[in-house]
Amino acid sequence: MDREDVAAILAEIGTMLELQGESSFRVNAYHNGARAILQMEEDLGEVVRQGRLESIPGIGATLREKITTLMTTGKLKFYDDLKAKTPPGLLDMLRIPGLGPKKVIALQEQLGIDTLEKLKTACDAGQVARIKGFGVRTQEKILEGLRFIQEIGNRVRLDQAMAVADGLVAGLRDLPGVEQIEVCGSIRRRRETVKDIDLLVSCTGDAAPIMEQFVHLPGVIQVTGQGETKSSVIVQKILSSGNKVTLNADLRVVSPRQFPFALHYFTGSKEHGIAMRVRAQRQGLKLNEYELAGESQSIEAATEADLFAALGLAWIPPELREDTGELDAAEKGTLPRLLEPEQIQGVFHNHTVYSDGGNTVEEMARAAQALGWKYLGIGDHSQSLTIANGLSPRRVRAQQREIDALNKKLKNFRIFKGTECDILPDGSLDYDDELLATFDYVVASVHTHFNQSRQEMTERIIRAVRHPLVTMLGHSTGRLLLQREGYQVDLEAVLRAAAESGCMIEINADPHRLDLDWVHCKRARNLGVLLVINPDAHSTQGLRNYWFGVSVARRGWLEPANVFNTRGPDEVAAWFAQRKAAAR
DNA sequence: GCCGTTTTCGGCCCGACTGTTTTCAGTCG
Repeated sequence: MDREDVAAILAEIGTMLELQGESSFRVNAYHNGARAILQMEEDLGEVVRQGRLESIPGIGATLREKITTLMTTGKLKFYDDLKAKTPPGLLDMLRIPGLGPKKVIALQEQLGIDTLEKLKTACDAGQVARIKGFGVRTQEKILEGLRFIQEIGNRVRLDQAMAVADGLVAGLRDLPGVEQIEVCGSIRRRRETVKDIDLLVSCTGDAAPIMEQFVHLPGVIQVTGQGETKSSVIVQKILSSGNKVTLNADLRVVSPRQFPFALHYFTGSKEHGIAMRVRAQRQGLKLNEYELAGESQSIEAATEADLFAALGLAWIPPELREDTGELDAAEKGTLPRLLEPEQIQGVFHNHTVYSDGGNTVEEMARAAQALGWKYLGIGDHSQSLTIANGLSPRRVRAQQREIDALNKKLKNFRIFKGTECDILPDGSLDYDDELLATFDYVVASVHTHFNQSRQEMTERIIRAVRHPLVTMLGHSTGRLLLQREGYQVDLEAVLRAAAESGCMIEINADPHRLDLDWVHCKRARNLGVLLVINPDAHSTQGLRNYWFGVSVARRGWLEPANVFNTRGPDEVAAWFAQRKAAAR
């Protein structure tokens, strides 16, 4: 049982207690506990062994007992009992917009509804409208909600949501009266996946024309609300990739004076917002989306930074606003100096036409130069991955000769010779050491035998991470965002092994992958593991995905020194040379 | 269930919107 499992169980307990009609404070305590476990920076097993659980804010005596039981026995009777008496369909019903615990309980008690199917049948038959507190309109909304969670209610990848949001912003920016416009919410915080788009506009005059324009923007397929200061729509867009994306989008309009407060409020996260309001309250102030005010006076703020300053805090970058210690750091002046996109000087895990990429080495190099980078690493697939046209030793030598020639030709730019070498099922590598030593660096990745047990996979990857000629571990979990793919691996153990052996860990910047999420970035940083952002590009366009890796790194509190790609070409070359020398 | 610079008991963030109601509970972010 690992942190994710424990957190999931605590959260589920909270939700099930909610469905028992428990006090919201007790319910919240479980959800807070789950969050605390998920976001703690230490190894959960270690903390449990040392009996330090209760030192974690949000974990008290009761949760300490339950977590300890889960970690040591893998079971929890309290949870099993609760699960046994909660029909799983009730949890599904909570996902319907507009249905909360109270209404779900009423539906179950009065109509015996405990599945989505029964709910639909009852709505169609008009039974739901007759329950006290419900009505025809509620029944319609439930039917709408049922369709919504089937078709739309899923989270969308950040890059896709940003493409939709950009389109909406473009349609509003130049309207008369619009002073400032900003995309808030989880997009501004650069969460990996997004549930809806929050747009904020400040305007001087009448907001009605802006609202009118918003609900008629191209791509809007349904208007779910239109008021004076807030409107909601469902928007659909076909992306250049051919994927269809459907999302909720909210627009809120405030006055310029309210804008900094609204910007902070609508950026969230919810937990960060609560922490900020609690802080304001302790200082005798009240914080909401319109103002920060005391008994008699309202505090002026021209920017978000002014708002933070009024509460004795340094400005907190949106990526850090998760209530995981950022307020404390902002008060003490110890916020990290976050990695900036311009600090990236090159990336290492990229494919060319030699294996399964779409561009030549030279095209990739010139595209990297155009991005302002000083170097590019080529890491094509190794020989056993025939499906991706992996390189035989003979073709490796041919590619290396081509790179040598290009390096003579290109000015102020360097191509590093690498490989994405397969980690074979037993943890050995796909080329012999003699050939591996001819590369500047080696990215080691798993591409086969995903069905190994968690323990087998962990041992397999750790063996590769310990290999002295392996420079960095490629996509460490194979995880694909929003899909249940990926192999089972004890990532904590892998990070510890990497810390010992000095192997770097890749932050895969392909937005549909997320191997190393922000929590694991923090863990890696604390263990002293050097991280490297790699777009895993298969074309010149793919190189541009590095921004996503930067976002993950920023959310993981990484500073330039934690990220290998911030080093210059000479430093990178020296690092590689030193590692290879040590391997001999 | 957690927590303490008013508290070891009695609090626990804040406001808007919706639909169902004649004053508010439930839900959401």
